[in-house]
Amino acid sequence: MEYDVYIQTCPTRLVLDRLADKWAVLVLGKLDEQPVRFNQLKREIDGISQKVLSQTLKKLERDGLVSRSVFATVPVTVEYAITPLGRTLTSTVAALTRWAEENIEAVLQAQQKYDRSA
Amino acid sequence: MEYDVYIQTCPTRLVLDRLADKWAVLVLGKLDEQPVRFNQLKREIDGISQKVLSQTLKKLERDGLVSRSVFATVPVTVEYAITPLGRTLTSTVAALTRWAEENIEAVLQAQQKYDRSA
DNA sequence: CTGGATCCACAATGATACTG
DNA sequence: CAGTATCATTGTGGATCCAG
Repeated sequence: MEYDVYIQTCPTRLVLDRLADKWAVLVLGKLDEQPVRFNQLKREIDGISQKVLSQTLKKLERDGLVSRSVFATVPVTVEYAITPLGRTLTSTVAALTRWAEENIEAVLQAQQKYDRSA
Repeated sequence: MEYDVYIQTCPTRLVLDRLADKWAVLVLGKLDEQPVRFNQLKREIDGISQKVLSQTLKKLERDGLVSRSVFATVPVTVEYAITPLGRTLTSTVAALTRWAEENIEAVLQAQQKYDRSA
């Protein structure tokens, strides 16, 4: 293995930067279920702004993790889907969100304990 | 499952925010190998500033993922280690860094293709 | 060695308005 | 519907100096 994320100049750092992004994780999670249109995505990911969603999708598309398909309907329909490359990543990303949901109680308890002792 | 990361106000979002952090991922990865002292950690995680490392460790400690042990040596020695709770997360985090290292080529190719067509 | 405190520059984000 | 453009604001990180 010649790449090492622990070296600053290593290109894998760029990839990790991309993955270690709250919104990217959520977008990939949604697209893993099925292809979704822009505004539907915006509705389903509570709290994301249209600007940030747009930026996130563009980055993911550039990295080859997400595909963008335009349909010439009126008005135009744009559908985002996960690519085969992106698919190889979704199980890991899903594990992250699942961990958050399963261990939130323990984390909240730890925080309370920490805050009381401080 | 009553928690849902796709809802903005859900506490799991806070956890995801913490995990979806480049530095937190790298710190957890290092601590998974063995307990490490502050400056050693700083040396091994290329590019992290002392301030950010300090902040990251404090957050991880507050969340109960990392423990901090002080030894009354001269000068003082502080050792950070992963907790049992943190241990349940490291396999997922490791998968993330591993994916980055294994798929960097594909991502870089996708980026070049994207940039040429744009 | 292990940080805390400060100052500062830049990036990220929200809000709003507008276009095809 | 699916975005882009702009601005105002905040946050975040880096650099530096200092202290227990």
